[in-house]
Parts: sequence; C-alpha cells; structure tokens
Amino acid sequence: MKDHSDIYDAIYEIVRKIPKGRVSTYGHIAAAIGMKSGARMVGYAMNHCHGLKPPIPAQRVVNRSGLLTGKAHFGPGDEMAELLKEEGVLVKDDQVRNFEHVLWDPAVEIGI
DNA sequence: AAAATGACATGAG
DNA sequence: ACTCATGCCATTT
Repeated sequence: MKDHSDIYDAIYEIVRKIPKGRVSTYGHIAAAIGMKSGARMVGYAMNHCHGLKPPIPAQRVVNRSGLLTGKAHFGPGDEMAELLKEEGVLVKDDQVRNFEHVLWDPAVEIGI
C-alpha cells in the first residue's frame, strides 16, 4: 500500500468537501476529478476509505438514483440512512427524498 | 501478464 | 416504463 492513492486522494477530497445535510453522486464526483466514467472508481475508493484518519462521509455519496447503494458497507443495519437522517437528509427506504434538493455538485463548489 | 471484480452510468431493446 | 447489455478505470488474484 503505497501512499500514491492520488485517485483516492482526489475522490476523498471531493467527498470531504460535501457540506453537511447534502449528498452527491458518483458520476458528479467522478466528473469533478476528471473521470467522467470513473463512477466505479469512486465507489472502489469508498470501499477502501474504511479506517482512514479523516472520517470520510461516504454516507453522503449515493448513486445517481439517490439510493444508498453502499449502506451495507457502513453498518449491519441502516446506519448509513440514520446518519443521513441525523444530518438533515430525508431518507426513506434507503433512498434519499428530495434528492435533487439536497444534491451537492462538486464541480460547482470547486469551480471546474 | 491476463482475467476477474467492483458502494456505477448510460444506451439500446 | 422496465430490463438487458456494454463501457469505464483502477485494484486484486
């Protein structure tokens, strides 16, 4: 495990910039770092973000449908949905309500 | 070195 | 409107 995870670093940086109460999608994050079709890479990076020094709010990262795809990777239960609810994101049946309302576009914030 | 896998996206039927 | 098939780039076996 070298420390070259530049891709991960880029992805983590974007996810870390997601404000509380907001969510983002893999496609938008991938596009923000320059990987238009690297949606899978974003998810892959999330899989490795377990135990990182800065807590990565991967719970704010959902698929383009607003569905909590990786909820199973957080906790045994609906910990991911609970976290989002705590932050103010309306989650119903593992799916974000008002998705477009809480959707945060990294490209806009970063200024791509 | 090649093939398989992955917390997705998009297009076509 | 819904389901099936392909693409994408990096990591792992």
